[in-house]
Amino acid sequence: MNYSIGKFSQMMGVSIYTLRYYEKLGLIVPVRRDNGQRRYSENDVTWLQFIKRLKATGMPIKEIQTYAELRSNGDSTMPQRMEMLVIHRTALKEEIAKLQEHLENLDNKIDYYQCCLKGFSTVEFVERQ
Amino acid sequence: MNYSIGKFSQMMGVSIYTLRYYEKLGLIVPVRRDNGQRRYSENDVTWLQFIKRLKATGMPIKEIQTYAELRSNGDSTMPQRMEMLVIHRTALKEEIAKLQEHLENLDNKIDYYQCCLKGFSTVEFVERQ
DNA sequence: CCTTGACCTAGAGTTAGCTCTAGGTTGTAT
DNA sequence: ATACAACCTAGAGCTAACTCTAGGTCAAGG
Repeated sequence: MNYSIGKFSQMMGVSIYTLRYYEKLGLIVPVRRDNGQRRYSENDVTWLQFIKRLKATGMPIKEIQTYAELRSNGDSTMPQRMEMLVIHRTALKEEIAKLQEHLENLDNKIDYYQCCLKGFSTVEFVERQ
Repeated sequence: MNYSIGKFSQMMGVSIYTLRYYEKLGLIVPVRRDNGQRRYSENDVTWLQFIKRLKATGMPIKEIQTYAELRSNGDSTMPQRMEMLVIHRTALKEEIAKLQEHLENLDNKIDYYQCCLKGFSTVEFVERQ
């Protein structure tokens, strides 16, 4: 099975513009074309899902570009790719830890001020709930 | 105690450019000036720390701007500000959950491929460790 | 045959969030 | 008094990551 850019865009939740932009950057290049029109495969589905994951976890496009280049050079680049992923995982763990800390702090602030609010303007506050 | 923009920038780890930019946006406006030069207070220290926290947790500047405007209108805006923080907290929790899921997926991928690597190119992989 | 809709390319435009430059003023140490 | 660092403003410039426009091709339906 293969998909036109319109179908693929819809399935993946990525705009046609973005797909062509990613192709220009070498992130995702469909292997086939019919009369000049892109044909995306199942393989492209899983690959774009992975790209989206990398993006969602804050990897900059330049780095994804590097990864994609390694990938297109075949299985012999697996070690380097794994190295990149391991490094990225570490960064991600740190980011999560940092966010968790910020969340606690935010919780405390909210608790603190909701106490105060109860003191001097309960009505106002209750109205907004 | 109060600080010149240079001192404040250094203490807070925020560039002078950024401080002036934030001021233009109304995020942090030092109350005093001496001969036209900004003087930041202890109050500004805690406020900027909080701004940094909001930023680090992904709040866009426009929203921080709204918050700052409410803040500058005094205590009567506390309920609205708390509402903003509560909403932001929810978004942050979701973001953390999403990242955690991505992390698990990444872990699995790494595990999976490191198994393969052990099979067909241990040497290559060991070399890069 | 002709229109319509999905596709194509190259390149311009947009948004967020800074970052820097130019040209000028002020405070401090010799 | 004079150098020199730190400050000031207005506005231009930059990077990332898209997003859109203009002008064109091509296949299918009426």
